[in-house]
Amino acid sequence: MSVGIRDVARAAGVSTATVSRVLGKGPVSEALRAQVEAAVRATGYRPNLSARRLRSRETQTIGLIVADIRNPFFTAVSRAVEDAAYAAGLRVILCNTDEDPQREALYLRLMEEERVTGVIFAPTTATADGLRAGSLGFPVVLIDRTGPPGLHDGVVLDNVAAGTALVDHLVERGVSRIGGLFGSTSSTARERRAGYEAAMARHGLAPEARTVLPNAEAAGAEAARWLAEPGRPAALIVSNGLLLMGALRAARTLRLSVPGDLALAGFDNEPWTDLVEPGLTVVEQPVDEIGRQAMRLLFDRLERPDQPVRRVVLGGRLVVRGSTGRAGS
Amino acid sequence: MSVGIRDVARAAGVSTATVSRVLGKGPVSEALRAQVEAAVRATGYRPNLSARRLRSRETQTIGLIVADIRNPFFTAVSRAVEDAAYAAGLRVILCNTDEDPQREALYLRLMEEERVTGVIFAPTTATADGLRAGSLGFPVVLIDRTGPPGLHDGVVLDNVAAGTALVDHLVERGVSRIGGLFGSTSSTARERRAGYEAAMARHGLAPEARTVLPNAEAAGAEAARWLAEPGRPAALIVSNGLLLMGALRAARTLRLSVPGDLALAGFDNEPWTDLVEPGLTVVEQPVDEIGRQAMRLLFDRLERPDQPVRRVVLGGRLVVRGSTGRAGS
DNA sequence: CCCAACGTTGAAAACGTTTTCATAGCGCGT
DNA sequence: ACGCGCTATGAAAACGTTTTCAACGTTGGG
Repeated sequence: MSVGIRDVARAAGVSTATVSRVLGKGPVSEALRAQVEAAVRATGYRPNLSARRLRSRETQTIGLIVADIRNPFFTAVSRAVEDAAYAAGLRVILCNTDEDPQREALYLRLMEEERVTGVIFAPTTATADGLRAGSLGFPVVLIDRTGPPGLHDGVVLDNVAAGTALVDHLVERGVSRIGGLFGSTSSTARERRAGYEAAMARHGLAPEARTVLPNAEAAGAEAARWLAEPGRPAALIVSNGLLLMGALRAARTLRLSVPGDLALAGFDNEPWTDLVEPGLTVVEQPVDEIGRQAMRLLFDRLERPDQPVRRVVLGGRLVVRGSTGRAGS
Repeated sequence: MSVGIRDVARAAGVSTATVSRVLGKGPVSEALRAQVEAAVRATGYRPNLSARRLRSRETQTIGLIVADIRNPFFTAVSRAVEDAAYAAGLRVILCNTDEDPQREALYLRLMEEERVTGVIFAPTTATADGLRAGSLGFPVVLIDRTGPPGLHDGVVLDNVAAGTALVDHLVERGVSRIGGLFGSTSSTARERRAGYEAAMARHGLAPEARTVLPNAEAAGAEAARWLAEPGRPAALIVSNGLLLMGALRAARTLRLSVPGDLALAGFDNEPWTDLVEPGLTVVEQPVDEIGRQAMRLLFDRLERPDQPVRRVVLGGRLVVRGSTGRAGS
């Protein structure tokens, strides 16, 4: 039916080996190369990537496994990863786990069957902890979250510092009853919480942290409950963009004025955070850089498999807006 | 090195054909099936999908080609498509074109080489017009945008009606100087504009439409220019969520009060549109349904390749919020 | 002038599966 | 008891490439 490399070879009057060498890289005389290229154009030949992959044992494919592409943080990182991948001639298979360890396992198995070159993965703590070093047939680069130290390359935000920075900023603004709302499934949320608690302790304040499933609805519900309690906090630090949105919704529903009744700060400098009134104070993550660095770690690992494990820690940028009060206060 | 089907066959004391039949679906006695399944577990066998695809000539893979995954509309549709695809045992290859016809061509060629089962595609008008019926080796389902009628299956919003609805709503609120800001590369923007212009004409109003490259920056710049002109419109209809964000930014920069100085309405009921003050009036697109319907059209087409071309037109939902004024005015 | 070395080419093997085809075994109707 | 049809199974071909290996012609050194 469709035209194969044999047809091209016949049309060019050469062997399939020569056609293959023209398409890939191999020693071919200029004359033959021209003939073959003409034949390729004439026949409209399209190489069959499945066959190529089978024979060459190089799939030129990476897996990208995230919690939910609709989380703007992952959206942005994905885009950066895909750009870098396609630029390097790699295909990307995207998987959404919804923070479900079972789906994580399922997709990891799928990646093995695909014989992918490598995987970029944002795991829940549940599977990150169980992830053994060489047990999968490909290198894994962790993003946003980490597993046990020393096992896998990874690129993360300096979450402890970021959590601390938000507390320091709020304290500087004169707030002291600062609550923390964190996701329950990721190492990242844990680290941000650690930073929050350390900073609170350093300031001699009592930390009060709660954890929720990492989605806007759960965060909104918990925040609404919390803020209706008598001893409600005067400020809330929220561990990611999704949860922050939920918390803001809760504040709106309860008709709490921000920052008057409640100061609000969180993570992820998403486009909408400076369109709401007041703008939200957040720690911005360098999303493009995270994606690029993840790909770089993966390439390095593929080049030198026995290189020591590396972890890239990137700094966040505190973006101060109205939701944490006026500078003069 | 890695364990193949021959190893499993040897371990189970059967032929590779039998193993293959156990893994796929074929007639195998219960006894042998159990033996093979045990051998699979014992050896930790993972089928090689490249080999499977080559031999079976079924790639179980679809392409999803959109402008930019960071556009929340495409994010949501992608997620729906991926869910449906994985549920059906299909892999998804995601591509971002940035509305660039050259990259669209590049990725379509890639899809041919991948021998994909089908493609779901949001094309620019430039390539949509050049897209011939059977010229690619796989069926194409268009989403969000359409090409020449009768060539490809597709699922779109009723864009003309939606554009009309926004005009009618604004007129009902007593606004008459209504401008339209539309993207320049998609059939969708053109249709929304057509609906806008038809409705304006019906109301005896003079339409004033401008087009921009479909990204927030370009829209913001054009809106800022426009709104600084002497005869600036009293309302703006904006053709998608990205552009709407740009327009809102421009209004904020110029310190125009919404809806007092400027009423604002657009498309895509993104989460942030009801968090800004005032909330934005938008036509909501049924994003999940669009993704699901696209997959359904694709499946149907694969089952019956000669079925007549179908176009699914979904209705939008007008979500009225403060940005278009108060009901009582 | 001969032989070694080199670079280009083609024939054929290999990649790991699925699928075809032939066969063995079995139950059943006559 | 015979043959017919049906099912389960295995041997081997096939999928479309890349890669190995051997052979070829050419060049350059001795």
